[in-house]
Amino acid sequence: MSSHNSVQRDLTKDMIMDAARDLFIEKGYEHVSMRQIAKELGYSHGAIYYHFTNKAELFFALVVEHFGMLEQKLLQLEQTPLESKEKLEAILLGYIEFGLTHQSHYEIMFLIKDEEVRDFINQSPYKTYEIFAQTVHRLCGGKLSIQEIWSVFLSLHGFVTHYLRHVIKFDDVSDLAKAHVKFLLKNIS
Amino acid sequence: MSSHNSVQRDLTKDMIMDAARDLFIEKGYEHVSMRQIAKELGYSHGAIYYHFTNKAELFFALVVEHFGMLEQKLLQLEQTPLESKEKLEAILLGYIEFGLTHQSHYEIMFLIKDEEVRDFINQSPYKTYEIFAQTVHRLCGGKLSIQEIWSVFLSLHGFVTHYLRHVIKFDDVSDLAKAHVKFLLKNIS
DNA sequence: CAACTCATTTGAACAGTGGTCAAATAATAT
DNA sequence: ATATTATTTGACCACTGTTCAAATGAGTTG
Repeated sequence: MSSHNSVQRDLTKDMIMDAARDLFIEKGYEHVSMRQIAKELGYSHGAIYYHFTNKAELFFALVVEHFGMLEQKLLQLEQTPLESKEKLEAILLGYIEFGLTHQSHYEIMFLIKDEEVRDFINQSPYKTYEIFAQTVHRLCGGKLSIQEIWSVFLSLHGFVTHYLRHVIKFDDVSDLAKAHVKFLLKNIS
Repeated sequence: MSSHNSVQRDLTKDMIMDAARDLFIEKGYEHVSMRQIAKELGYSHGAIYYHFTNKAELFFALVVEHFGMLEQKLLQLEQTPLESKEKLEAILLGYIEFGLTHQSHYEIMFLIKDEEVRDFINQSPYKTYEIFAQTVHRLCGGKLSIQEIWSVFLSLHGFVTHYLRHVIKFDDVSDLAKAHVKFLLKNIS
């Protein structure tokens, strides 16, 4: 090759993921083609297949990345210096914010039905839910049963899922989100 | 044409919808092609485009159909001879049951992100939600605000959406669904 | 320097997609 | 019998994910 800068001419997984991430976030899984990603990088589409066996596998690499981000966000929220009750609220709100800030990823993490992709993902959401549940359980000091935490989770999930469809930003619904969280926590505190 | 039975040789919207419905339910929107539908009917794919301008429009016709089913179910539940509180529970549970009994339809009604399709759909879910909200509002006698009803709806939606992914039948999670509904109604009554 | 190795990249090829449209067909009206 | 009209066909377009023989080029060895 001669048309590329000599500094770093070899394609890497990271380079591909960087290009793909933006496109997937902007357009969603189905509407990004391997050729588009390759073009963005200045390589031919075939080159990507040397580094990732699949479009699905490439996508999955990004999903794993974002599950990590979500887990980090949850743990970080727990460390915040707040009253237990406010902290709990912050965590629930934080979950919604994450979902609506990383819409495509959330969609992929929790909503993708596509068989190819789902094969890769399967277990990841559970791990993240575990962290969510444990954190919540810790913060409400036994005021919520496992059952109830699960209901809270599903209810947050419903909020995110719904507004995901409408390509709305978190800021546009932050008040609604706060009200939703307050509704869910009405029983406790 | 000569290869078709003489009884009814002309392609109709209904015939196309009948063929498409099964395929969409079985495989999902993205994995059904116009050529597959046409093949099922014994026509060329071009013929479908005479009756529907789009794959999306064809799909939308089915969506409208299914929203009608859901509305009917909600109204029917309200007519059931039960105490107001039990009736409310029955409606919330009924919503979940509908979602998990007509999984593909629910997915189409509320989860499809595809832009073309969404353009058609946009307003339909709102109409159905209106019916849902009004019914709930009527039954709880002002004990729930509009805001809270919306939260309840989103929370039910979250339940359905989650278990949809796992291709689970309503019976398998009816206990969980009941607990979820009870959790949501804990604030009132 | 030349020869060989081998990771990497290319781009043609394949089977499929949604959509378009001139042309063929068949039924109906005049 | 002719003209009109509704319907259907299938070639065509630009696109998709994926495969793979061939080209490339950098690094190692003799």
